[in-house]
Amino acid sequence: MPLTLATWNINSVRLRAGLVARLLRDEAPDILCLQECKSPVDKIPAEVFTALGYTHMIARGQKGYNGVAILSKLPMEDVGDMDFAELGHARHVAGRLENGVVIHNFYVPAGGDKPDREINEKFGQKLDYLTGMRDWFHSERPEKAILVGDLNIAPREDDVWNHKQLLKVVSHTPIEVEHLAETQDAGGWVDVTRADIPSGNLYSWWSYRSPDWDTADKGRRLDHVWATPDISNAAHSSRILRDVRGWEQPSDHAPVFATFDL
DNA sequence: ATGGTCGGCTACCGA
Repeated sequence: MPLTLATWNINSVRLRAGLVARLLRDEAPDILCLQECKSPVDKIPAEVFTALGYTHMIARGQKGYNGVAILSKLPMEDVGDMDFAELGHARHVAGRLENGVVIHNFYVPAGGDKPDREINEKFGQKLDYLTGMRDWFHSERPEKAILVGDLNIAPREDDVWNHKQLLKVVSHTPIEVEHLAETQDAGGWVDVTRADIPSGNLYSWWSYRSPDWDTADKGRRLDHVWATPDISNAAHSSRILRDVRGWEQPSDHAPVFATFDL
């Protein structure tokens, strides 16, 4: 049976509930994972999503910052969350479908401006968060699982608009790319988006600060869909809905979609 | 080298 799943950093689920509804109506994924909801769970406008058939929601929230939610048409069981690097942030939640597939939804710390943990505590927290993920997947190797989210790292040269220029910019530094690769390897995760779209520049985020984001196209691929081999070995396809970045009052991220044949 | 724009929530922090 096909399963379509999407991940989208929404940058305030309350402000953009209408955009979420539009995406759900237009594209009708089975599951939509949101990050940066910036809302306590009880203030997420769940009734908007319920009315469209997304009657199951698994979420973690806090006031003003972070926050992750899984909206689903299919029944899901809440299987908990992790607080890597002990930040006390709502950055992860996981749910299990009735067929046993576990969905992990992550919002990895952005890491601040300076890529040096000695002068920027946030950068150290980002690396520590990834190390926590790595150690967890190493100790409990996932099976039949899909991991999505804003991982805040663009690992490949063609995941950024200018590789050389971004080597010292947080999100594309070698140490971050190395930490992400170790996390991926520890879980045996396959990068589904790049398995489906193996070459060419591919972005999921364009800064608000770029006046003409579409023409300038100074993007980065920060949002990812990974799966364990038992899932990725079957057929799948992917796309990034770039047009959504051009909607009225948009998020700075575009949704990333994947369809699996489970 | 710098500044550019957002959102949340109290006037600045985080992205």
